[in-house]
Amino acid sequence: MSEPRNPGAPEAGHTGHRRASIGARRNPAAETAILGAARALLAEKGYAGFSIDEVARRAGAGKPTIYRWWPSKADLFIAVYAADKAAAIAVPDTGDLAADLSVYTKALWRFWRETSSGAAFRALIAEAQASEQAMIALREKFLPVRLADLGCVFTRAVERGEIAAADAPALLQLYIGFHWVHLLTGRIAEETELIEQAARLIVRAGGGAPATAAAPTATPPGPRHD
Amino acid sequence: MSEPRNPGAPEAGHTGHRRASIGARRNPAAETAILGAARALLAEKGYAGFSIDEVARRAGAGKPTIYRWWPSKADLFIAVYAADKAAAIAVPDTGDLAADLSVYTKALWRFWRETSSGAAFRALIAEAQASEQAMIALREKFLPVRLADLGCVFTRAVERGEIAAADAPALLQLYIGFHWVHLLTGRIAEETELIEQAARLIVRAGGGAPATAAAPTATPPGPRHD
Amino acid sequence: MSEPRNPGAPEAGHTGHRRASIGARRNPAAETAILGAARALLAEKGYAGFSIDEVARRAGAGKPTIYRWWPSKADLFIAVYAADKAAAIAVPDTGDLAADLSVYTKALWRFWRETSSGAAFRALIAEAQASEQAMIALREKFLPVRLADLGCVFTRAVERGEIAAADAPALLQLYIGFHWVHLLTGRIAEETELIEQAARLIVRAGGGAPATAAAPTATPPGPRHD
Amino acid sequence: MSEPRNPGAPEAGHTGHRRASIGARRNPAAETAILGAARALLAEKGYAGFSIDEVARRAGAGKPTIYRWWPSKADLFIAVYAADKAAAIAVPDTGDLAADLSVYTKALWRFWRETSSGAAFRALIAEAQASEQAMIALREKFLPVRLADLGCVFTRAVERGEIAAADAPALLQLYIGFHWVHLLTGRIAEETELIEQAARLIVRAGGGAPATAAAPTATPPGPRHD
DNA sequence: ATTTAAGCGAGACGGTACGTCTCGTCTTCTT
DNA sequence: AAGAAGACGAGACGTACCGTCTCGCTTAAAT
Repeated sequence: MSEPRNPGAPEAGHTGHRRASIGARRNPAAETAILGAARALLAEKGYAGFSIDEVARRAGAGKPTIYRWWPSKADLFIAVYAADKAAAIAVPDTGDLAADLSVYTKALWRFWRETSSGAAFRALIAEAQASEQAMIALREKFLPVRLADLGCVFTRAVERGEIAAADAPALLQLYIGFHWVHLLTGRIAEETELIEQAARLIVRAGGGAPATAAAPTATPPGPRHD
Repeated sequence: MSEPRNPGAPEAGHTGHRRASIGARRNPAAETAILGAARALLAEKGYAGFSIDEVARRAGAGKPTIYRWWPSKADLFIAVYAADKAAAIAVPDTGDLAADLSVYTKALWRFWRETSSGAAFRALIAEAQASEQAMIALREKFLPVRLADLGCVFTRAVERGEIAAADAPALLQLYIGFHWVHLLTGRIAEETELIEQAARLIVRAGGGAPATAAAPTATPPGPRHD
Repeated sequence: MSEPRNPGAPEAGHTGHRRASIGARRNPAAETAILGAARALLAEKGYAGFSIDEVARRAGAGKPTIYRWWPSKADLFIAVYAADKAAAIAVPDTGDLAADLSVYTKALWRFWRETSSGAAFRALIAEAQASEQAMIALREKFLPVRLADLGCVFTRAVERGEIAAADAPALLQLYIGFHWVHLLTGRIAEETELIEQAARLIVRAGGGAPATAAAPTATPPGPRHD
Repeated sequence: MSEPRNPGAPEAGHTGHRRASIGARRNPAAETAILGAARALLAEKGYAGFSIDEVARRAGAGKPTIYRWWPSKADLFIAVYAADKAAAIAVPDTGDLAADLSVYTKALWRFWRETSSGAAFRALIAEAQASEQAMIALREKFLPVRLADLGCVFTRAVERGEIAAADAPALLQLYIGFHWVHLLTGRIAEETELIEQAARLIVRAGGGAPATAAAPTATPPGPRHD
């Protein structure tokens, strides 16, 4: 039932400049505008108020342009998170797991609070409950990348002998879960006390060998100064 | 041309007994039908396919009836979870925290898998990301009740001296987070190994005093230094 | 991938009164508003500028309301035409076919020009080229009703002996075709000369017996006064 | 995440010979491919399924190439019709108007049915209801050419004295209208009876002088009274 | 015994987002 | 300079669900 409307005539509409195609390839300006609009919208309204329509409206973009490059909302959320993350968190290496965890978590929660990334992550998790596709993206595309940093921290702790290698993955999951619960219940305010306690508990769960004296049961593989 | 419907006539539709009002008070039959429909829908389609319209359709109920008693979807999710939970999980008391946790978690995950409650919980968490109201319901109406059981387990462990009282809340959060991550990423299959490892780690994090040598409820709580 | 946006909050929008439901039955106010908007839109922009979205916008109606009662654009076009037609054309009965046709055609073309009905009819024919459903509506729902008047005129002429009964349907088609060509090529201005010539030709094609003297070659079937 | 396409690579798609430019002039191969694709598409899907995008896809052509040479859909329809028409209908000259009309109409309807031209004509008329530009093309570029043949037939009939010269244009319009109504309502099947009846009526409307007793072009025109 | 009051099924209502389609324009690269 | 390619902004398509509303009915409690 499609028929020849005549939308060729621009007949007013919006004031703007009309960001046209730059040829048969992706227009970075459009990408920037779309990601920026998505980020702002997440920050303002959260998952509830997020819609592709509104992103398109704010970005001055056509919906097909959005769907062309980010076929699902999950893809957009991931892209927003990744773009923010570019200027994000340093992986601490203090030589002490508890300190590393504590520092990293404080930085991460601040990052979540102060950029749209916390909202993007929350939205991604919510979306994954509604869409199998989003679940796959979360598990296979998002989490491995995002957990790499914390993984390093735990790996170094293993190398230092602070925790047993066999326990590292489970400890990581426990610590991740701690993050998720706080993020998903809206409690990622600066709670130094709690964060440091959780870090200490993780270390103790992993065996608790002091990092300072080097592990007695394993050759320390890290950079040695002797 | 203009009358494709015949709203005046009852015109069948569903089986047609028409569950009417029973007076100026809540009709338990309607409540049962609605919760049953919601539960079935969650089980079949999950959060994605859940809609009040569809619940009303399946329950043979009017939408206002649903909104009257469960003003938001979160309320429905909570009600579905609570109804399932009625015939649910015993709180273990083996005298050993690791065993308690392990037993409880296996029972909980099985409960989540085999009833609609896993889906209901996932839906509730997702909904809480979209609606401040749902977030409040989650934090204030749902979690305290649901965490009571696990809280007991930890409390008893404190009383047995297995873990430090000061650490109990944080340990609880770590363990909850472990549940959430697995539920929200769809990994609550029967993974005995992982569950027991996590339980052991929690105990060790809490101080790791052996439960065997302690008479239940007799050992003074708190970290021992002997 | 549906999820719980929170559109319940009206959060501004338009100024208006919000024409709500009046219960589980059709709201005449909504119908009036929609048909009026459709009529105006057809008059202003014609088939090219006609869209359900725009009708909904102007009528302050929801799109589903429109689709509920007029499942296709063809249905809307027909309804617009029928509503206009209500206050429309008298069927002439001068006792002379040529005069009847001439009078009727002039009135019809004026009606087409001065209401939106010409545009509606053109749109319906165009739509029928694009949609089998519209074609069926045109053939089975629209034309029989609309041709009834002219059919009467021809039937009376047969009864008067002006034209042969066997030729009446074909003559009707020839005359209808004359209308269509002029409507579809935008030439339904007041062309008295042409209209009267066509009417005369039709009469002559039908046998041309003068109406006054009764037909000599056939028994007059009409009311006889002898 | 952000690169679901690989627009740099040619990545097949269609057969892939890549019909390049042949210099600063129109490439006949492109023209052929485009018209062929348009014809096939009209035959398959009709006006509803016709889109420039799809024509470009099937023809392996760029959209700007199509717009360059056929700025509107109407132009494409006309070109398709004209290309088909090239090998089309002989103008009959039997010396008898009724026979001429009957033969011509049967040939024309068969031509419309068996090529894409019927669809193209229908599409052109529909398009003309939506676009003033198409209407102009229909009236000024298409119809005069297409009516020339039938015009000849009527002219010869005038010369033979079968019909009055003054009536010829109106008769032509009546007969054209008959064609349009049947084309636009999808009733151009082989209906010998109807076609011949219409032809007879047209002749009678034009004066009905028998062509048999008249030497072609010799008999004085006008109605005879002997 | 009648009135009042509330629950109930039904479904229409105005909105709005969904993801897809086509429009006509634009730019780049290739020939 | 023509041609293929395809991205781009725009916006319509028809459907789904949102939460609210008004209806007509039924039943129980208050008069």
